[in-house]
Amino acid sequence: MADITLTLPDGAKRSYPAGVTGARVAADISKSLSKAAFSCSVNGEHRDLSRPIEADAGFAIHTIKDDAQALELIRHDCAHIMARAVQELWPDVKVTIGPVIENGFYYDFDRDEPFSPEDLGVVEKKMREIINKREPVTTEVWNRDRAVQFYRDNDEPYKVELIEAIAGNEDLRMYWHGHWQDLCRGPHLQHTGQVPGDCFKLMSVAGAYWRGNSDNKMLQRIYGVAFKNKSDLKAYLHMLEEAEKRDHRKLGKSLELFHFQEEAPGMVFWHPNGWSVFRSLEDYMRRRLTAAGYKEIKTPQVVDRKLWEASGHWEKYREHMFTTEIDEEHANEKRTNALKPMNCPCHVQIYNQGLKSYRDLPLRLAEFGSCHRYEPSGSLHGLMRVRGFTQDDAHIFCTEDQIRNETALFIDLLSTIYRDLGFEKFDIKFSTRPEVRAGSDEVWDKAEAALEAAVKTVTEDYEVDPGEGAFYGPKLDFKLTDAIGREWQCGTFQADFVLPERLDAEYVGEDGQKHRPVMMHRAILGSFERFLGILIENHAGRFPMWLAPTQVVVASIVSDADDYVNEVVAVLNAAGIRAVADIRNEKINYKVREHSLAKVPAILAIGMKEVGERTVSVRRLGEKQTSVVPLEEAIASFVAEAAPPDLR
RNA sequence: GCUGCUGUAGCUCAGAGGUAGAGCACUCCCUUGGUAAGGGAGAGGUCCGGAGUUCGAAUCUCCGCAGCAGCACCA
Repeated sequence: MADITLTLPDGAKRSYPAGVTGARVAADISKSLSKAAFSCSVNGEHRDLSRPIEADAGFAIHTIKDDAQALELIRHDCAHIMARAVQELWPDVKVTIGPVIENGFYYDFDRDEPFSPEDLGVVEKKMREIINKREPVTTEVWNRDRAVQFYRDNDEPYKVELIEAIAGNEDLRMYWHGHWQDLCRGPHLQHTGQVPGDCFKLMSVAGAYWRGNSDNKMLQRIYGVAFKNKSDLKAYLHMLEEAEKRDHRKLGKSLELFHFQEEAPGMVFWHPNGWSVFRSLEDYMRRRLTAAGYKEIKTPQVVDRKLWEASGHWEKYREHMFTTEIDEEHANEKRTNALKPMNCPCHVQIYNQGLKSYRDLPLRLAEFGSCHRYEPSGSLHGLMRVRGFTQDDAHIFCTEDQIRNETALFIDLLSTIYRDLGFEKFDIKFSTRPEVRAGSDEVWDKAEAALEAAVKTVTEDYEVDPGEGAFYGPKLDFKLTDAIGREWQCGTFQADFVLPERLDAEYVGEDGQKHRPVMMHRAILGSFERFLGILIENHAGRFPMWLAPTQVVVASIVSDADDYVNEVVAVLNAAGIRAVADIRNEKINYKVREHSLAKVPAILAIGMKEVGERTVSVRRLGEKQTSVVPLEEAIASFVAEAAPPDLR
């Protein structure tokens, strides 16, 4: 048999007969490596150690030290071990699929009775037993017919369906964890004992559709997390707790920002505190948009279905629209109206008033548009997904030649705003023409090139999503990263060749002829509601001074200081600071605690000493020490700090 | 929308086939206290809604509604 040469990561070359396994090579290198080895890479392909290597190749052994591979293996084997545990506990359960996901894994089962939270503990225990058995993981390559027959014989209909759905006629890889069998791409560990028994945890049970399709049967999914060591697992569980503490629904209640109630699911009741934040953000956005050449408008909430028919929304999104019908008693003609789910058709109506010239373009029409969409009940989630929301919407009517410049201006504006709002990092996704689309290829060519060129003036670091554009035009999506590393898609910039056509928008060009403008749909925050949810979680409720509902509390230590407290508050208010007095009959400790929990950025404590010196004792949120400063000085510094980022 | 779970005082939650509990918050009284809870007293509930079973339902059953987790959806 011919020899092959394996090149190790350090450049060393080793010669073996063709068909040598990774395990054999590891054993050849050292006994300890053989034991520690998880898997190997052959020319960069991640593989089982048991798989024969047939030709010269770059070769590397992976152990628990190689993060990417080790985590993938641990999580994948965990999924299989969980499935085995479940089938050992409940033999009638049918297995389906169980992939690795971020931080862990899941496995979907078909079982009539759902798993209970208590079952998870039982399954975990069983999994540890399996791990402790240190049973070998073995694999064989079977042809499709044999595999299908095997699963028919073993009454595993989902596996049969999976195989039948795999295109082509390639052979399949069959795995055994001990006696338990599964169809899998692999790779896997050498034996079950290589999964660290104390580094995984089953987290939750939930329904999930077979093959992700809501027409299919609902299966029972068990989610788990798994790590290389105990401290990573602990850190992860700790992070979950942190995220829970930041939950905007919880903070919304405790900081008295907003509430929801049964009579209006998915619609926000903004309380004074929350509305103050909302307005600070809105005022800021209004100034930024005005400075960027946008004209603000306001359009109707309730609009006759005729307009939605013309725009095409009635046909496509009818079931997601709130509609109203006027009582016949009160109207000559019964009309069906819809609450607007978006602003664009109305914006075109404003554009269409009066003849437009190429000299009017680009025309940037902005609206803090209040929209309503009948979202599926199960998708509602605090402020993040609501049925009534306010978009920071705008439409730029321009010529095809202006797309590039408008894109660049938009990205610039968006970057400035994200930075102002405390988000340094964001990703850009560029989605190009889908299979089914409107508009000529020439126009698409032009628009895609313009969008991409504009992105490139800002960064080379963007992702292209081929075929993911809207049917009416290519688009850019902007995803920001929050303080605990989560990503949120907020901004969007979409070219639209269709709506101007459908709603008959036009302008007179230099040539004196009528032309169609292109319409750019764009948003930076997305919706104020959702963005405020993100801001709340990003800051864990501790808003920067300019957004904080109450910026300063002035608290008396003794009641003889009350007059001075009121005076300080009046002066702060006059200087534009949202300050309130706390002259209740309570101890200063109590007041400090309460306002700290309310996350007020600054507390000024006033005792007789401050009254005498005309000073204030400043305590910043989260800090223990205080500093006594003259009143005038304190006011000047608060005024500076409370200024919105664009006014500094 | 689908699957599962949950719904008790303003909030967080305990309880349970015999008619309702705690802590915090609230009101009043005492207390004027120097940077994260001073003391005392009091008030507060259609136990999500409806129907059923039962001598009796907040508790058990069914049907709704809403919330939570996940899936699906997101112009």
